[in-house]
Amino acid sequence: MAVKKSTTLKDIAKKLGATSQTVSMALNRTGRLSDETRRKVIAMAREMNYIPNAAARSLVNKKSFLFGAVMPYVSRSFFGHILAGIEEQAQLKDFSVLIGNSEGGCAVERRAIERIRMRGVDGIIALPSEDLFNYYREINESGTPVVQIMHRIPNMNELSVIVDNFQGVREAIEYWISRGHRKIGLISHGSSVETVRLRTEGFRKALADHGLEPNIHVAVPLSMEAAAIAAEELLSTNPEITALFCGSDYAAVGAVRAAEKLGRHVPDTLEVIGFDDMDFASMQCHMQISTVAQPKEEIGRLASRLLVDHLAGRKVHPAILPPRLVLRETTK
Amino acid sequence: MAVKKSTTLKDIAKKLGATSQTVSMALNRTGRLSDETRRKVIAMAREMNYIPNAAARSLVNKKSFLFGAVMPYVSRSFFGHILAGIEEQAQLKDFSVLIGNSEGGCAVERRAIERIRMRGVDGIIALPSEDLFNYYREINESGTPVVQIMHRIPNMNELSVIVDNFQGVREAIEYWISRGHRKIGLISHGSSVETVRLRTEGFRKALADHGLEPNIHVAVPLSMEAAAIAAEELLSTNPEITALFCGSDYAAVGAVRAAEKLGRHVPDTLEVIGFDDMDFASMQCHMQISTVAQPKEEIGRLASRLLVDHLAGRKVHPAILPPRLVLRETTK
DNA sequence: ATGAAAGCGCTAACAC
DNA sequence: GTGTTAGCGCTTTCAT
Repeated sequence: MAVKKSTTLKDIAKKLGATSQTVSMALNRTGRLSDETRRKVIAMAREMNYIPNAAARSLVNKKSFLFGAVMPYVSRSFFGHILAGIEEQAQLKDFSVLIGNSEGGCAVERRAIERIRMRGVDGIIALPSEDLFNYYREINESGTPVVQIMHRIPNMNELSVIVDNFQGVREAIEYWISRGHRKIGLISHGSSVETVRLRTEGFRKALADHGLEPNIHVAVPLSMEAAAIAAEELLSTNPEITALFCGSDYAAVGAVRAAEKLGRHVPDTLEVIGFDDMDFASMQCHMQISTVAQPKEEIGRLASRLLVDHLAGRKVHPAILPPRLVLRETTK
Repeated sequence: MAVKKSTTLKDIAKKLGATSQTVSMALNRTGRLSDETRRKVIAMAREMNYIPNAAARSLVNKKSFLFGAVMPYVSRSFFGHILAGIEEQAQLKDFSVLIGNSEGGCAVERRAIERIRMRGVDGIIALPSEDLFNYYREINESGTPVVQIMHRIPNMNELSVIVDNFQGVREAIEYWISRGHRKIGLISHGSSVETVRLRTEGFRKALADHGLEPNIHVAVPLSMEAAAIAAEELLSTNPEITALFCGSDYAAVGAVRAAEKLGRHVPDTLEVIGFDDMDFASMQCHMQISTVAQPKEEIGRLASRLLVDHLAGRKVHPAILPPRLVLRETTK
């Protein structure tokens, strides 16, 4: 517990018979210093294990080099990938990332944001819940830019990275239609979230464009179990369905389980495509899940870069990333 | 971009015709203030949307209320769960968590740590790579406590949370032996990491205690593919094996795939148990993986609590968490 | 019960 | 080129 005081600019200056300002300039390569002084300072700094004090620095600079990342379920690999992408790019530009797990409702999310704001972060990257749209707008208004991922907060700013859900579903459906499928079902999730809604819409639209009617069954919660029940019902009532699109990979696993239970063999008599490309989609013992993959790492990377660019005064535009249809073992 | 200056103590004080010190005391419930003043201050503070400046505070307090969390593969749900546990508990005690992804070797890890140290964190929770043990010791020595998770850095401190790998494997093996299995194989991972080594040792010991000999095949990398190859070889050479223990769930999935390829039906003619309880172990279409589950969230929670307690001057002890044998569908 | 003074570690502006 | 002065927002100590 020997709390050694860490070395400060002053400590270095004293050793060198200079002032802390000189040392600061030398280390930051700012101002006009003699090369020799600079060299000596740098040498001494590393000898003394100097670590700049970010708090002091951000106090005077009004810039913290901190990002806040607010998202639910850090524990799910999906968000973990996004977080990894955020950190990767932030760190390249000398930013650090503060996490705020918003799992557990918007009260939790709000407190996470408040904690993050106390730190004087230069920007916030968030997967915002709709209840807090106005709060995020206030934050953005007050000068802390808010980057939205996955879905956009209307009328706020240009800082957003979303995936084209509509297009993702469409591609999957087109694939099936082109291969002769005519009876295509959907297991979706009941949710007011734009993301999920767009998947359902993309589904209807793609079918409608080909004069086909959708069989839809909405499973309320985002879980394998709920999806399995929904799929069992849907397939029992509509045994003519030959392809089943699922609003998430969780649902896809549930659907496959339900199908097998009903004696339908995947992919021979029923094909299944999920959404997201969760880690478990490809880590299956028997049947790797075909899915519409979201570019998770890239979402995070872009979100960070958008923020960095914006802070640097560069003009940025909302990013819409294309998902990618990944055909594995639940499709023929 | 209207960067509104955020309100400071002084701003509040001015409105109230008081000084910033009074306001500070009122808000922190420190010192002796009249109830009325306090009430007025608090009311004004919330009216003006006052958010304390953590940088300024930490500068004078020499305490940042920040933890750093250094771990590889934030993207893997395994570490995501741990991170979620860390954040959950940290946040309860008003700490925020800075992430440092150490994925990509010890140079990356070192830089992550340096960035974290600049922030003047009150403590670091790390899954340390062995190459950096000495560096971590220095940090700990210099007054920033280092909490180790998953494996311990020898001769450093009492701050560690590890899982009893040895016991976890043992339990699985005992289970099999008690059910009559006599030919039990192991697919492990080649690694100098203590964690992995202990699993192998636990395996040998458990078998030796019953006078049995292990069939071991070490797959170098931690991946499903490598494990599948190793399993195929092991099962071809030793078809008498009836149970196969795997050093990770990745390996378990690979093993099941290999077994089926060889015409062995799991769990009827071959049982498989993995390690970790990764999310995908229970998100299988056909065969949920039996596994030795690590209490991931709890690892994170305990790590945070250990750090909080230590910082509060309380005496703490290393924690060794028991894993839990979870029997699912790859065992009978 | 409240104000005044001082300083945390750093940098920006201006002297010299 | 380098030192001086000043201040970021906050808390602590000491007067009053």
